[in-house]
Amino acid sequence: MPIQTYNTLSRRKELLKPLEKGHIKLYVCGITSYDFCHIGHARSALAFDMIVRYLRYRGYTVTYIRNFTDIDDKIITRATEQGVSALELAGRFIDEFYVDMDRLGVDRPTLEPRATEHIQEMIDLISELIGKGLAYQAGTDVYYSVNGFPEYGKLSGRNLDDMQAGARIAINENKSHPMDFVLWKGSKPGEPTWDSPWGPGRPGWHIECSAMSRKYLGDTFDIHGGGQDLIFPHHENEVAQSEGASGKPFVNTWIHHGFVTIRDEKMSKSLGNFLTIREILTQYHPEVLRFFIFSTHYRNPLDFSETAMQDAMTGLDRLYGCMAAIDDLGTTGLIADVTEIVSPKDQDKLRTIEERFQKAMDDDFNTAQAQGILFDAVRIVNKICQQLPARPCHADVQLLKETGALIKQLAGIMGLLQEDARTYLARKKTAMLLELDISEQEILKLIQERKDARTAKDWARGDNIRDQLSAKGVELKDGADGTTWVINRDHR
RNA sequence: GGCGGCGUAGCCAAGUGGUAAGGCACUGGUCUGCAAAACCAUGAUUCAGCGGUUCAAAUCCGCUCGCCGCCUCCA
Repeated sequence: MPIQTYNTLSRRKELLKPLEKGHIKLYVCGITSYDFCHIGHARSALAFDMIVRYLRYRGYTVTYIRNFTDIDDKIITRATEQGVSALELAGRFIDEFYVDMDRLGVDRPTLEPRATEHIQEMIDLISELIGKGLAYQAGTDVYYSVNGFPEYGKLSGRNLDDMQAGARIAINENKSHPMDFVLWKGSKPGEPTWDSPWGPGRPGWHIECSAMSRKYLGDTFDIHGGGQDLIFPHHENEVAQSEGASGKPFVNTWIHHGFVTIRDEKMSKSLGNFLTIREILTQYHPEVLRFFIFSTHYRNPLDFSETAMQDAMTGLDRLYGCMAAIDDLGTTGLIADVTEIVSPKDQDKLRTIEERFQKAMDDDFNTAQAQGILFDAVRIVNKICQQLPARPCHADVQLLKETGALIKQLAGIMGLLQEDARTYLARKKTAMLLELDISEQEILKLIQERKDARTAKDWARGDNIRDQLSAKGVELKDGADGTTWVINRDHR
């Protein structure tokens, strides 16, 4: 079964055909590091983390490059405000980025080049463009000449005439065409600066990705990704730069993910309606955020809300609960005969989990559908666990253990179920206990008192204790092995 | 104004020609002294609206309405 991906360039799904057999070369635009990352950045990192994991699971070698923009107007402005150098500020927030990524369990890309470490490559590329008549110097700046690249607009589906009609950009006297964009900026006093054939200055934003992707992946590579807001102008300009210089196709497949919204409005720095990754992680387990993000297709908008996060948490708890139930199954004292209780239909469902999961993921990484398949399996596993007799037969337990391992492996592509189930549930309990005004000792003491009361068949006293605990958010569960307790999250 | 996307049960969300996955919530049942968890059952004759194509459409085409994004830095 081939993998299909939606290509922004062609506006449809296409079969993924690597240029080099079995090897995918992927470049993703990373962050401009001048502040803490918000959930939108998390979605980007997680979406491509999932894509890379899936491609590797499907047997591809993936070379994954994700850059850092560590020189830019916003960085300079913020650094000036804080009285530090631009490089210092950028370095600091790259470190903070790694803190967030590590907590989210995002795998490191193959290489993470920084713009400031590739100034020479950019200068070379700009010189090449000037040599081909696609760029010109104006004052201390160098601009790309969009009129020299007839295909300008092909990625974003625009044309120069339409854009000029609706242009919101101020006319720049230096430019020979309003849509020309800067490749090299002459630096103002006090700004970071590098020497160049055009005088001291710094690179424009778009040129870094053309230069770095070319250096590490070549003139043409398989996939280039980023947020939908990068399609224009950033990626459009990259196409113009790279294809203008090399004369070859730049990228085969463009993958763009949708935004995270709040109350259906784009979450962004400029709107000020963003939540940082670390703010979310003080409240939720990293996998809850992953579960939430993968509950919809990567190209759709995703509306953040407390309700949605609560739902995601409940869903993740259900997955972990199922894993814990499987882990709890003993492997000794089993009956050897083959009186399986699992119906042929359920057996078939369980046997086709991986096949169905792959089919969903092969279709443009449909994680929402893939999650549905995992839950399908969870329901069947829970059903079997419940029907299992005290001394289950070997074949049934074997099937459950294998299914558990498979669910765990597949969920792992989305970075879910990576923790030991019992650890997850126990840690969750501890964390939530801190929010309650009752200690574990007190709970255990009350449970013992209730047990004594129930032994004496003093149901009123027993119920009273349960209600008392319930009022504090602690729900009791009477099981065969005694009473356990969980924290009712609706309590807070 | 140009370009693009979306509108599926109370909420979230798959499904892009063959008769509506899954999650959350709700309700009834099994279990339990009562509960919780889990399981079972139940919910859209219907996919924003109106037309059209087809043996067959949520799925294709046209129009209308509503929402969102990009066109300026932005994941």
